[in-house]
Amino acid sequence: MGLRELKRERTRRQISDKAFELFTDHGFARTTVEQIAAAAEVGPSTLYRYFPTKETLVLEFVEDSLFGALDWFREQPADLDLPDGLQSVIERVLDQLERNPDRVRTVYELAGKTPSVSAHLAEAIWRWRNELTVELAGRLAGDSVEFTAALTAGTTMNIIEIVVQTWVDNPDGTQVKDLAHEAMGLLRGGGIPLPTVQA
Amino acid sequence: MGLRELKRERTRRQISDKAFELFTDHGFARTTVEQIAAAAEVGPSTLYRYFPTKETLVLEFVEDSLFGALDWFREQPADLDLPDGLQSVIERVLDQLERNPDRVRTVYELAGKTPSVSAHLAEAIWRWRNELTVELAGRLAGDSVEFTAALTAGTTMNIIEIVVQTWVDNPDGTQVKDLAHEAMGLLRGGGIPLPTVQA
DNA sequence: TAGTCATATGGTAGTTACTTCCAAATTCGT
DNA sequence: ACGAATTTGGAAGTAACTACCATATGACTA
Repeated sequence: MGLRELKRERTRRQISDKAFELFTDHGFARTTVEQIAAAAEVGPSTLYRYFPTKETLVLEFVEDSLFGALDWFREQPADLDLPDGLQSVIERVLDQLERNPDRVRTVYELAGKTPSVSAHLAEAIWRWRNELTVELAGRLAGDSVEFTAALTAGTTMNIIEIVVQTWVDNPDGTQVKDLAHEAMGLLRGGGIPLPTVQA
Repeated sequence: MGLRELKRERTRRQISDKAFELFTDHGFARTTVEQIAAAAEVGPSTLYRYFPTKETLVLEFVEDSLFGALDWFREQPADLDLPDGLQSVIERVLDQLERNPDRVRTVYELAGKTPSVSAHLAEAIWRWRNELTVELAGRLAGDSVEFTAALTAGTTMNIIEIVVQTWVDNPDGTQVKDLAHEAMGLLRGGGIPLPTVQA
């Protein structure tokens, strides 16, 4: 690896780290891009070259976790068992997110307080689900392929969101794997159980 | 109704109409808020009082359709049959959207081209699904209430999105009701069918 | 009808995210 | 060490949004 790439990765990480520092300390809105650039010791112009929007600073980590797993799924053989594959996708996303629990928590806090952050987070999730739908549609056969693909992709994303949400709300991390396991049972067991009216 | 409210509704509609006109003619990014204000014959200051962000101009109609149906659902009796209720929610959203097919199409076009629009659209959908989850959780009993509520709300929203997407892609509107009917069968029939691997 | 009160309007000034462009600096291949 | 390619930082500009205030307009009362 050349010195060029090394420096690039270093500046990128430096910017990202300083941004999270400032965001957690002073909030998203109260931190200006120029402050982040100054803290990372780069010009604002350089910062924008690495992160086109302020929200990217917050969400790149989550996006990488999601789309990394999606890329893996796309490379799997065409006759892959879909429940197995989707279970692996979920596990890969969760594993990746677990590498940085603090960042995940911070992302959720910022999203809860700042509309533009939650908007971009929702958009990333939406885009991910759509791409998974396309990939699934190419692997399905039978009637209403588009339909089944979209619903399956939606359910997969729902499971991820629920597990992560529960994980974030629960500082005690032991139940996460259990919940994920229970959720994956749904993918394998045939679908969502009928809602039961309150007794 | 006083003259005040009348004028308020009139200016609001005037602003919204002119905004859609300019957006469809010249695109979202190429239209400035000042241009919209000038076209609607109000000051920029007034425009911002009615629509806090530029994206609101595009999405208010969709948001009203979604949350109107949600408000209706919240007012239903506690022992309401949930599949029935959710079916009605879906139907109400679709009926409301069908009152303005051109706007729905325009919203989708703008969302496809402009990231900030799709971001805010995704956020509105996300917020709607979360509120439906809370409402459902209060009406459910049994194990893993939160879990079932979130998955059911997600599936409900997925169905709406799929039907609307298909409707937008299909200028011929006859299949919409069929698709909606088929989708609602899923809510009643017990869940999502297992994906079938391609033959 | 006149007076006053509450509310709606429009303009001004300012902040900040983001874009475009260019000159200087740094790294790479020869 | 020299020239080519790439990265950087700064300067100038656009436009969304905010805060604030003076003015105008509809609503209510004597």
